[in-house]
Amino acid sequence: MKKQKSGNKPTKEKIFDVSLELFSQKGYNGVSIREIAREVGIRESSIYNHYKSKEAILDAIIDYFKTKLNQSGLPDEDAEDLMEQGPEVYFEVGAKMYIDQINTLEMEKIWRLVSIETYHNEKIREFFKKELLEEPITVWENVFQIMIEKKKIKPLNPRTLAYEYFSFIIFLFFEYFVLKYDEDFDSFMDLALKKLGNHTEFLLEAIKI
Amino acid sequence: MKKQKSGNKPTKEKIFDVSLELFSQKGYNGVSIREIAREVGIRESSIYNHYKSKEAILDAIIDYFKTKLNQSGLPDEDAEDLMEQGPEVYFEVGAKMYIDQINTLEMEKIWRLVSIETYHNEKIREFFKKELLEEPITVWENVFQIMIEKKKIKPLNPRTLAYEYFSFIIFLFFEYFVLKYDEDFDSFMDLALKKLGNHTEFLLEAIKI
DNA sequence: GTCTATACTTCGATAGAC
DNA sequence: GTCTATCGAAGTATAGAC
Repeated sequence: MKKQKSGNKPTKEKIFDVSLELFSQKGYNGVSIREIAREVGIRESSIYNHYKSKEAILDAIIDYFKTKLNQSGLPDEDAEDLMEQGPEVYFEVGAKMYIDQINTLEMEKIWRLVSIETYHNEKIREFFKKELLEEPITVWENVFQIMIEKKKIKPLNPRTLAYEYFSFIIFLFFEYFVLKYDEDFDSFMDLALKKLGNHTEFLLEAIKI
Repeated sequence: MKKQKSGNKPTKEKIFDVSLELFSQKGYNGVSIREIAREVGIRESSIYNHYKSKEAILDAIIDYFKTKLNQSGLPDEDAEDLMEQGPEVYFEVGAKMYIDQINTLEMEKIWRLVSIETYHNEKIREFFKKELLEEPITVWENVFQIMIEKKKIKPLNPRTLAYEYFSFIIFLFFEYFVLKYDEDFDSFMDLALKKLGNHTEFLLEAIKI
């Protein structure tokens, strides 16, 4: 569990870390192999002993991100229990889950990379579409569907409700990672949490029975 | 009023048009001076007789966009009249205004350019923040404030309502211009209008007295 | 206002010595 | 596994003839 110092890490891992850091700051095209090598402390030719190409580094980062995401989430039985306790409880826990996923230094970098390179890189774009938009929308649609069946909320269109809830999350993403990337992360999170709280409160008031 | 053919336009205008087209497809960094020149039908050195640099072309595009935006909008008296007729009417007209602004071939290119280059270019980012986010949020906040004073809607927090309404618009922007840029514009607009309709309907139901 | 020609820089990637 | 050296391609931009 000890925090490894940068000096102890294998070179391949250093390349990964440095690339993630630089890509998330300047975008993929904004970073050169030479810059990565300089930051790692080796020559650019040595990079190719660890990764076949610059794109292979990006692929490794995306794969890592995918794996991380698939490990997260709430077990179905727990979700069922939470819904039984009513929408307020579920949303409180749901919000906390998202925030815990986002609110780490490592994840912040990778969220930003995805946000800023979504258009320029097809792999990242497909990943965003499927894993960060369509999949969550479907999940939330199911959640609202179940809540309706349990008569916990009004019988509105569950897909509309999913968009009502989740599009705001995407908006907050976009607002921070693309528009306000130069602001302080903690103070943004405070404001974002407040906005998310207002949003959830408004939604709950609108759908409660 | 006649539609000028490309061949009749001054070279400077051709450079502008071609650059806008290419930038909106590939992003600023994804397009070279050589490519612009090739598409216009001149040598790259000739570009510099019309624009000082590649960046100057982008600046001209942004300026044009700003001017266009400042020309749009609804006069205050008309807005006041509409609000008097209730939120349903106002939103129907408001939605139509947005769509008329977006739904042109020329505007589509420039919306997309702004969408995809917001992170990579500071001028575009500042423009997006101020003109496409903060300014509209403030406008909508005022609209909701007035509606509350007129007792047309529930006395909720007007800024929260502004975010509830407008963040969805930004989301639709992001969804189309960044995530689904390779899809057909018209069929997307159909779907987007349906989503916007659902959203507006949900919001109106939640705030009506 | 357009052309040819070219300067200068930076890029990703490779060969081969150690 | 790292180094030096170098390649070829592509980028922005300029000089000067026409």
